[in-house]
Amino acid sequence: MPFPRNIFHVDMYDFFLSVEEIFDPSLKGKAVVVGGQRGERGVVSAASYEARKFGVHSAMPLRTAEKLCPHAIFVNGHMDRYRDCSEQVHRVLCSFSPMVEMASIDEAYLDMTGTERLHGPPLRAAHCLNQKVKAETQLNCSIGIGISRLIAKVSSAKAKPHGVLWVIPGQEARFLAPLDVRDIPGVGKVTEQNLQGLGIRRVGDLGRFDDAFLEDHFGKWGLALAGKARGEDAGGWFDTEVGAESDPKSISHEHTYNDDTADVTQIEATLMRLSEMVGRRLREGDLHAKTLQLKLRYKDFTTITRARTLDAPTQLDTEIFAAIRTLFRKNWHKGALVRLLGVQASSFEGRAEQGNLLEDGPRERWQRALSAADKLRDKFGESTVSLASGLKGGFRERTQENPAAVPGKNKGQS
DNA sequence: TCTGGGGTCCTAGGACCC
DNA sequence: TCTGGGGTCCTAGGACCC
Repeated sequence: MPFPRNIFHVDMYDFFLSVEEIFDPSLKGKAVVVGGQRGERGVVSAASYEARKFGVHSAMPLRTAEKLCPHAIFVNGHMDRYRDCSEQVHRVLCSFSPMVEMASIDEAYLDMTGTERLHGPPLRAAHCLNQKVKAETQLNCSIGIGISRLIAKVSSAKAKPHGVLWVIPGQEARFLAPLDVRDIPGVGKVTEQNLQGLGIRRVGDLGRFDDAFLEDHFGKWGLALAGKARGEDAGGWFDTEVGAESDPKSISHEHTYNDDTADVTQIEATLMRLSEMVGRRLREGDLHAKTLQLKLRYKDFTTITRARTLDAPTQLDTEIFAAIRTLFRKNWHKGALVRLLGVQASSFEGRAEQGNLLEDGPRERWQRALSAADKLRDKFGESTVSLASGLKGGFRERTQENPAAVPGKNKGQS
């Protein structure tokens, strides 16, 4: 049997809320809801203990939170602050292992295999890590330790708010058996219901069925699930080496109006703005997308997506917008109130083979102009430069209705 | 309760090709 | 001529995560 891996999962406790409290200590001990202002369309990203006592929880609509806890303080999210703090945490983690992977803004995996000489046995290393994170960032984290990402992740959740839990190698199935199937990452509401239909409520119940049966009922997922019940990183992303780079698969931006609209001018201005945002990210990542997708959500929440694959991949705002606008005009139920619009780019390829790379054609000139505009925006703020058709209503929406839509990008600007 | 934004992965059907 | 079988690409939708 190969030497077992020693994986840590570090889970920042109440990350968004804690960061807000660092910036405004007067929030401590009060009912706080992070995610937006009263009456806005949106959901709660984090709620303080005092707010949770009233039933407020993350992912809940802001308007519901307001009803449950009218006296709560509502705070906008500050992604720039969270990114800075996340980077601080990352630096601490990197001082413990060369194999570190931020799985999201507030959680990370470390492969600590073979670091015993340097950091001591797992529990000691984890406590030390815990204290160092606290000392350098003022933030609490819980740490789960096990032979797989799965075990590390599940055990860190059980160690909240700032504890450490080590599942000793060999004890995986015993640790998991009494847990709710919902504790397995990837098992959501729907899968939980389906499993319950088979009488499966706890992870241990999965052991009563053989792999083939689970595969029949749940496809590829069922097979992975069978492995997970044993604590294995069965297939998919979980199976990858900690810290391995993976290329992005898609880039998207979307916008929900505070007030539904059927105004074509406003809608197309928003699509222009979203196309620009996507184009800019493509250029930053040096990516060229072949497939462009429009997302359209109506007042009644019915949602459609319509995609189009181009002959040649692109990173140009104008080409993105042209494709998106065509999709919109073809598919929009004319006059129907629109709630949300989205633009997504995917199927990334190396730059389009143009055969005439040296030639300075209109595409190349566009590309240079856009890169110059990107740099101006970096320097002077988001609203400095825009293609003309983006001006008519896309920015009005952002600046008047939703001033926090682009956090921290306009500071120091007249 | 009235439901954000940015992602990943999977499924399933149809087109098209050999 | 009631018609197989596989592979790949594309599209649409949905579950799930933070």
